[in-house]
Amino acid sequence: MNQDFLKPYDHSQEEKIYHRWEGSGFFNPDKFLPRSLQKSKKDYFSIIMPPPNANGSLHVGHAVMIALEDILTRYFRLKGKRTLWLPGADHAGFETQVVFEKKLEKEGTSRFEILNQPQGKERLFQMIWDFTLNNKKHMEDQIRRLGASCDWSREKFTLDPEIVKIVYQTFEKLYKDGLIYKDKRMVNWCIKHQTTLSDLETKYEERKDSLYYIKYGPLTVATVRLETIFGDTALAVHPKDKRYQKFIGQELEVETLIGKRKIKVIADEIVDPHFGTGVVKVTPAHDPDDYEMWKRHKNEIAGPCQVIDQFGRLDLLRHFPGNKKAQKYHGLKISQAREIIANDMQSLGLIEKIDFDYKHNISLCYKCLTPLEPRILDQWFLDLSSPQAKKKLVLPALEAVKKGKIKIIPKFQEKIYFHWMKNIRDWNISRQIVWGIPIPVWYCQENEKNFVISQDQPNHCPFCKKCVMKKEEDVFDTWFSSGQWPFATLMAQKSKNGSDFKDFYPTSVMETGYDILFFWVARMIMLGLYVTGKVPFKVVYLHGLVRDKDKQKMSKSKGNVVDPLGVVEQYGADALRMALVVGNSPGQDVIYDENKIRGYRNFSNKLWNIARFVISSTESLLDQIISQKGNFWKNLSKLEKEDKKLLKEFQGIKKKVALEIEKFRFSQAAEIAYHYVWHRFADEIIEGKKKILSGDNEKERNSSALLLYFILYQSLIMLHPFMPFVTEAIYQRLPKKEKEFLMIEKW
RNA sequence: GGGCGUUUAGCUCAGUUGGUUAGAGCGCAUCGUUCACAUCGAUGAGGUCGCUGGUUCGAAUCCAGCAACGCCCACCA
Repeated sequence: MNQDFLKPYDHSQEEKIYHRWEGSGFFNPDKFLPRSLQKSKKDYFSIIMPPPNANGSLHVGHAVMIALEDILTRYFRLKGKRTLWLPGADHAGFETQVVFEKKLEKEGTSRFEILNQPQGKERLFQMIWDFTLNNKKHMEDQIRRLGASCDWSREKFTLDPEIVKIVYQTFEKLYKDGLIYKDKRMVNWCIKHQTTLSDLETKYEERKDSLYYIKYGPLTVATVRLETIFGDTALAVHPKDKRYQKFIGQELEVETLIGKRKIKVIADEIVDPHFGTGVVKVTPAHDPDDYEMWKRHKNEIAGPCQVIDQFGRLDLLRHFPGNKKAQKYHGLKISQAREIIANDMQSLGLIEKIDFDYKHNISLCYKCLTPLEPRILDQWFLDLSSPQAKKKLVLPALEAVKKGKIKIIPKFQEKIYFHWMKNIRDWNISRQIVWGIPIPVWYCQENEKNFVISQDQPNHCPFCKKCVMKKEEDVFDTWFSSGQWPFATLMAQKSKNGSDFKDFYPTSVMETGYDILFFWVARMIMLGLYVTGKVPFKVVYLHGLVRDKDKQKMSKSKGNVVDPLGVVEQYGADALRMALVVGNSPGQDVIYDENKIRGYRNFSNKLWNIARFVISSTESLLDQIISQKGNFWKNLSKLEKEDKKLLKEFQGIKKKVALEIEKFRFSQAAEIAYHYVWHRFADEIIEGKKKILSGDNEKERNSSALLLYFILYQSLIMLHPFMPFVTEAIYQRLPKKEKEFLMIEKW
């Protein structure tokens, strides 16, 4: 027997095994099964790895992703399909910049300090670039340690020039189809991060605030946002509210904090007569509803009057120059202002009453949890609400899932997808940050309404013919580029004469967490169909999130994150993978449990010992019972009757495991294989054969030896997708084997 | 305000079209190291399958209602 078949199993050899795999080139479908040898064009399996954000280390959630995708990849490779698993990394615009800004804060500086220096923007970009590339390298090594059999030669980064080029092409196509527009609209603004955010990047939280009942002449209005009163341009009531009929259309002369003013009363359906007093103040510059209301009453009332600046401070002098009373409030932060205003109004008798325990939802920046400030800004949008947008982007994406061209697992997530898609709104795709793909637009300096779409600076301005065109400062929302990931990564494979897209698109499966169904999956479906006319993937498998023992989401701030590398070092990647796969059903969260990992570490060792025993007790007989040339298992038909039964039983198990994998029931598949190998094969079959193997009935002995060796050999194949390392380690020590690596065996 | 998910042994979870005494892992109890493995083996204790009602010869499984927990979506000041 092999000299290093020591006990117990030592998982520290995992790293070496991975190097051998990677060095062999078999992760690359071109080496594993060149296109010329592929039986039919459809005989492929492809999966694009959701590119992890290159701004930190992987967490156990990523380990779930790697485990599940590697199971699929290794299984279909063993099945002999031309198999591609394409890895990547995401620059993760806003998220990465937030991480980097935190780092700067720790170092006692800030993004704004750097931006204020000469060449600040370029410098900051370069700093984040270096930071990201460093993290990316580290991440790739982590992915390797988890055993991912992905093709590194095809790895893509969202900022690779080939990817950016494709993103630009898509942008231009959308623009030409009238689906991209730039417009002043009310958007979510984070006063800390100084950028807009999409509707998905907001978080709602219930807060207890004071609801102030303030007097506007004869009317009383209930409001939380006292500080916006300076921006009020009207009052509104419900058109059918009997109490206020006589006021509708009237212009009231009222006393305010900063003097007398006139304010008009309008009627609008949106006003709920049962809330507060049934009268609302209309503040078009600082409330989305009010903004919409103003649009409906443009002819009657004044437009947005912005009294809060981009940093969340009162900005009054612009609107009320020379008003000494306004000066007092100018420059105050919102929370401060609210208190002072309340006091002043109370002493002027302008507050009727205050409800101190008013509970309501406010929207927050999902990263820093600062209340978002709605602002009217000129932003780029992807149209998702007009009839033509419905026709070209939304409906095809709905139909694809409805008609089963894309299957979402678990099925209940389809309902959630439909609901979101049906209520989808225009998507703000521009961000005021440096870390991202620049929006490829150049403006005429004479008139900024005129612009051209171009990656490089145009030689001359086609509008005024004389200016040097000015570059758009904003970058794309990260999801605008990752939303194109499946086709972009495959189209960008220029070294392979552009055939990857033909060979591997649509991809077979998209495996990711359910938390990014809207952020990512929905957008990939829309943009994939739009650009290629085909679905980007046939199946969406949504795994659950890993939580800690108290069912808490893992996060750095809670300090409950588990570093997968530490676990891998202690128990081996195989053990971690099994622990994360078993008991993990789609869409359902998994609880991280170290005991479970220990249990599967024990299983690695069990398997190792099974192999030691089977090899040592059959080795001397193998020459007689196994043929190295031609039909490797030719003597299988000569098995004893009893053994044939056991053989059949095993084949049934293996078939079941395959079926479960193909049905994406990984947990069941792993458990069936595990249970068979330990409790049937080891505990019963091997135990039962011990006497025969040491007995003197040669026929029975040969039959038993062949059976045990066969089941061991096949069990390695069966377990390999789940526990690639230990199975390969054993395979390499088999006295007789068919292939160079277990990973390229036949299922 | 809508919608979704979960509720099965002390813990974490399986249980795919309804069918014999409801399963696994961990944990627990007792016993066992010449004989592949103590990261092990053998044996065992432990469940009114959230509650109520219904369909059925038969329900953890289907239907209705309720409850608890969790999550998502939503422009009500």
